[in-house]
Amino acid sequence: MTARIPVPETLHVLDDDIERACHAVKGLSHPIRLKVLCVLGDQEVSVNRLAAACETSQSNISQHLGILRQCGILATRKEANFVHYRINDPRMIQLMNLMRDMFCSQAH
Amino acid sequence: MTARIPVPETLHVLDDDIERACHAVKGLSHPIRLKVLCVLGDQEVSVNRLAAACETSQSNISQHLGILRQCGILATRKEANFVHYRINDPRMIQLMNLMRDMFCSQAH
DNA sequence: ATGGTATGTTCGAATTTTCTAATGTTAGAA
DNA sequence: TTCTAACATTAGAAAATTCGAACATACCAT
Repeated sequence: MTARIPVPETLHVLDDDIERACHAVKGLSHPIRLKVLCVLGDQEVSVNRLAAACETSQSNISQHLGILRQCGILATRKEANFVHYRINDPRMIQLMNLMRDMFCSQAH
Repeated sequence: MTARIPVPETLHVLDDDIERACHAVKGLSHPIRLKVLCVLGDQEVSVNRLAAACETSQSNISQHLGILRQCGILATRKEANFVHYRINDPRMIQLMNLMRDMFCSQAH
């Protein structure tokens, strides 16, 4: 029996909010996608350069960029036949900075 | 040919750091695990209460807690035959607060 | 038009993640 | 001891993710 155990009344979090947050977090949960965000920072970078920075193929980076777009994490700008990617929300950059603080060994 | 495209020299991020960060992010990338962190906040909560809060089985919550432990995100304290879980690193609480700001519809 | 470069998409196999059900373990209570 | 509550672990099927390969599209230059 696991019944009648009171739920902690710390903070009410709606399951819809959890789902949206989780969708975004899943967007970050792959080494290549995490590296894309690190490489981007507050800059705009083309697909080719991102592929080079992540040492993967064009097709592969394009699929990962598609996921990050679909999560609303990245925005794009087209220029000639280049596509430049950037981080959409400044708070996402804050979040990456916090993660850099938590997980990066050396001061950058 | 994808060769000779310069890597953006924004910030050097070591692949080891990426891997460790990714390991932690993967820890967060499930609705139940995300909810656990929300419910915990800066408090200590037992397994039973977490299972109730997340509306899932004891076995299931235990597996998710195992993952969060293995990622170094949660710490435990044993008291009698209860196990109390808490968030290990205050920066992880910061990170959750930032995510609350980003993804939660209402002010909490 | 033709060709080449930059990017996106689709497909299927391999891998990883997740869940349920069953079983272990530990500690207190009777 | 025996029972029970709290928690952990294992196993296997189902679902989701990932990657390379092939193909499609868009745009510029010649």
